[in-house]
Amino acid sequence: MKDTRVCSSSAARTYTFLVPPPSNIPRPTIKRLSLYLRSLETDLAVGTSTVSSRQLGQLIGITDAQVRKDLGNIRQRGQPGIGYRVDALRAELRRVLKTDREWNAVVVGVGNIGSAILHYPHFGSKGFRIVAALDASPHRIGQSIAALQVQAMSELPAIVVERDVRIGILAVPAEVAQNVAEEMITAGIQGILNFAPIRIDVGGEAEVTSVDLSRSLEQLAYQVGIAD
Amino acid sequence: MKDTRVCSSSAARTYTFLVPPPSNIPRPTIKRLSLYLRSLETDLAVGTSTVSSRQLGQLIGITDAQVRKDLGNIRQRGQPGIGYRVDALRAELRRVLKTDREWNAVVVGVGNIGSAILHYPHFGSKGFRIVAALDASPHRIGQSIAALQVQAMSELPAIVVERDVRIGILAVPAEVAQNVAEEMITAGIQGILNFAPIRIDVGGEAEVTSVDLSRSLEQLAYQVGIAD
DNA sequence: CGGTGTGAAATAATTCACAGCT
DNA sequence: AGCTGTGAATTATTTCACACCG
Repeated sequence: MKDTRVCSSSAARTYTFLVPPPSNIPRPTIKRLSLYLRSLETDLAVGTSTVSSRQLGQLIGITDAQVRKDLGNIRQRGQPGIGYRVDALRAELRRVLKTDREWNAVVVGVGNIGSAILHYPHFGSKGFRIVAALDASPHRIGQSIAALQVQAMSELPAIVVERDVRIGILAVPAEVAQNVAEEMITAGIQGILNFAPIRIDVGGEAEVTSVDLSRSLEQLAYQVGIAD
Repeated sequence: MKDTRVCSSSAARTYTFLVPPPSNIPRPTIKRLSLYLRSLETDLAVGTSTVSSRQLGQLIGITDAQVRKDLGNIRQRGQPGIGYRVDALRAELRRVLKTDREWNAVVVGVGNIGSAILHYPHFGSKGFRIVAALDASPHRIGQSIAALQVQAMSELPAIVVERDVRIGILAVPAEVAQNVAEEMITAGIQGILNFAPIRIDVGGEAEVTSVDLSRSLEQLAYQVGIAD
């Protein structure tokens, strides 16, 4: 799966390492980082200037040791007896998660889910901005949804370039999701948030994360079911 | 975390074990089970009567060894040289995931996300049926959405009992999500699918799984970001 | 062959526990 | 006292590798 690259210096030594140079941070940690950040943004909005690993752990439901390991992973050092500086922590979390910049996104497919997302108020504040909505159905093109006018798929490449769009939100029916995803990648999109209940295969040309409602419901049914 | 129970027989022997009697199946396996099931339902809809661990692995993007371990965990045995029987596997997956029965659900909160879910076509076929939609805003009560008439929150306890509702889909603003979740639990709901971007604390009285759009986007931004 | 089942090894993640700082 | 940082121990999960089966 992982590619290996050999890098030899001019001296008689050879270093071998994996590429990309180890991101180091464990996946589960990354997932929790979002949770820490949100807690710092909401629960501790103002007032406190410092938090302990114990407090932070309680807010997201894990142990203090875990919190310290996680924050150590992004080299945040706390002060013994005091805790972590809230503002520094917040800034560093945003930096690591790359939400310290603006991400322009497009929504492709303006059916139920697509339009719900266009109306979803939480994105703007978090560094994400939806700059266009597109659809393949002629009868939807031209419609106005949440201050955006629905555009034809053929516009995608131009929009991506002009607005520096990196992220595409894929909200089309499962049957066409793979094809549309490929169109998006061709247009230059680098990350896809997929809402279609199907696996999207992009052959490493883009990042894909999926939000899968049926699957979430199934997991829930399983949990409820085993509780008798 | 886990409670231990002691069970002594009438003879001079004592057996000690953990409760619940070990569910055994690792969490990651459970998550993949949904994926196997979907592949069996779509990609292999008809035609093939048997499937190998390798094929299944390719469909969901993991190794064949992993597939065999997973299926072994739910004691499905394959036939050497042949593979697994598709129909038996499908049935067993549904049994384990508890989607071999009908689950009645309610949607609480019919804003953007709530109504998108009410229109989402994929639930019905998977063993989930939305039997009611409720909201707290008087101006939404009585409205018709996707063949359902929006009801007042005060109706919840009666609906839960009458329609044997186990699952609630929570699609209200974050500010009120915790309170509404508690109302749902009081009404008898056992599992909550939470769409509010906030942690719901139910003190073990119900299962909660969350679908968190901002968090998914953040994870995606992180992935895209580290790819330079 | 083309497959499975499965111990054993490797890797990953979590929890423990405690020295040391303020 | 109240916390952090962190090795060590523990637990969980994945991968390997190979005997064995039809």
